[in-house]
Amino acid sequence: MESETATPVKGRPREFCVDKALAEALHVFWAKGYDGASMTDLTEAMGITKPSLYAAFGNKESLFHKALDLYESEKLEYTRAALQQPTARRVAEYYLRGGVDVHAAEGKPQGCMGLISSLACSPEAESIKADVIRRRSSSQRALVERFEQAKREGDLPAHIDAEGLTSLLYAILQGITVQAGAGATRAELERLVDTSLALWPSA
Amino acid sequence: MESETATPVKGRPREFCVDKALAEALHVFWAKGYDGASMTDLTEAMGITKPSLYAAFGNKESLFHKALDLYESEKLEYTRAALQQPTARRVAEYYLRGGVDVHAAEGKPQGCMGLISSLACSPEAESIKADVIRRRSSSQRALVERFEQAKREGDLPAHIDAEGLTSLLYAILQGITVQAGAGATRAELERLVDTSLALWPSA
DNA sequence: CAAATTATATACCGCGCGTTATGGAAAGCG
DNA sequence: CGCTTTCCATAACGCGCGGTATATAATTTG
Repeated sequence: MESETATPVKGRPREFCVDKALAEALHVFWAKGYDGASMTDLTEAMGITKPSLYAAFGNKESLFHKALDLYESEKLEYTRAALQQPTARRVAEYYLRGGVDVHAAEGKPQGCMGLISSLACSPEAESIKADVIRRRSSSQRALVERFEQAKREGDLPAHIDAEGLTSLLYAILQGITVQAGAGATRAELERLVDTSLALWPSA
Repeated sequence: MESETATPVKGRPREFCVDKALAEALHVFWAKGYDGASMTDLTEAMGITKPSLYAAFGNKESLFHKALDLYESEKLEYTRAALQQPTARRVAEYYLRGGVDVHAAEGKPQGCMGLISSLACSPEAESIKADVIRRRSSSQRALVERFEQAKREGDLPAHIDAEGLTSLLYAILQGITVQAGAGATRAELERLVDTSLALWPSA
């Protein structure tokens, strides 16, 4: 993307790496949610002062959207790979195990950044909630189509409701992130996944 | 509990009904979560002033715990009835349909009060989170025992992991409340429940 | 070297938060 | 009636919030 690593611009060069700072901001938002992350939390974690943050990222809200972009491209990349699994069961397994990997990883915040930031949101954070919901529903639509394809290909029984199954899979994923945030161990979440897959419809 | 409805005490009598005020406070906490509900939100909805609130309920945190008591006794009463259903499938169905009834009811806040208040909680609300988690795990334990009883009674296959199944049922419930809070319609949630029950293991 | 430009550092702004001090109003008790 | 007790109403407290004005440091351009 960036064609030149040097600084061909005039003026004093900035003393921090924007990408590194954004990664730190993501970590804070992920751990505390949009409302829970204060500007002081963010600037301290990013190692910069408030004016630098505002100059580089606009304001708190636009910083969050950029952090959410990074979160989706890095942490939720596995959902794209999931859709290309050969069978519906494999798709579901990829989704669930990937969800556990991302949201119950050691050394990382426990739970889902989007869920945390969108559930209990203050009035001024309604646009945050709307953004998260919009992203979620767009990825849900892709999963519905994948399951309808599976029905045509015969690896999902014809009597199964693809939309209902998608909502169910997302519900399980959301439950996984909720329970991860509540302190569930990885082993407990894996039992949850195993049980889910044991009930998965076979063709 | 209260043996006398009259006011046998000295001093100026209070001019509001404590139970009514608590019910209003519950509504606010349910809609906005613990952190999102400000004292001004609460006092305005309860129709009392801040000193009255502090005299009657202590502080914001103890008010929340009392509201959560009311929430559990009124809104989550169905979980007790659910455990007495004759089969594991009926228990699950009672849980899920009851969850939809409570958390996607018209004219009521959408979503689960405990989940909203415990997920993205500020540092000072850690005790709130701990309380919600404690209540949740105690009711989860009862469900595990109910499913183990079902295995002994033969209406649940022996190869099913009762703890995993309990975690799964709670995950679906949590997903239902998350999606209700995100604006899912009642019809969508009922499809989710129908699909869940279609996959439920039969003996 | 000066001029122009951009980033940094410090201090500050107005605001809403949870909480409380203060003074007066309404009751029972002598 | 005073006296005590309890509650209500107003106003204020200290604090941290998101956001910014001002001044200074570090560069490129002439």
